[in-house]
Amino acid sequence: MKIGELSRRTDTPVRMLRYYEEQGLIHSERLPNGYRSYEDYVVDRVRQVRGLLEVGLPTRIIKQILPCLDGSRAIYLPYVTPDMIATLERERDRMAEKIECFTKNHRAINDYLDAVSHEIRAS
DNA sequence: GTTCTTACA
DNA sequence: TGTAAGTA
Repeated sequence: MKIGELSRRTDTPVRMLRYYEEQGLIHSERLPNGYRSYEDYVVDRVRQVRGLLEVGLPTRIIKQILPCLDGSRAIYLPYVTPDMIATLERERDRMAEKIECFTKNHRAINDYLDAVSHEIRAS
């Protein structure tokens, strides 16, 4: 598929898709006319990259750990370095903190909504 | 009409 | 990240 379709399917700006490629996060081949051509699996790859980005991981870290998280559950032992493990543990802990924060705010908003709805029924 | 690269805000 | 320019 061409970049326009990948953009629609992943709801990602074309600009960002080219940027991800520049950062080595996704791969593409070229059509005779110079247009980028993507394999179907790239759709899931982009979604995963976006997910990691949303959690706050910088592209350089993503590029570094993507091989470990990519598609198949296979483990790439040859690429496991102490440095990589440390990075993953650090990011995992960061995510845990964010989850706590989200949970807390989710409760707060939920409680507020709950109180408001009761208020409306009472009035 | 779609995509490409480069460059600027 | 968005957008503009000039192409292919």
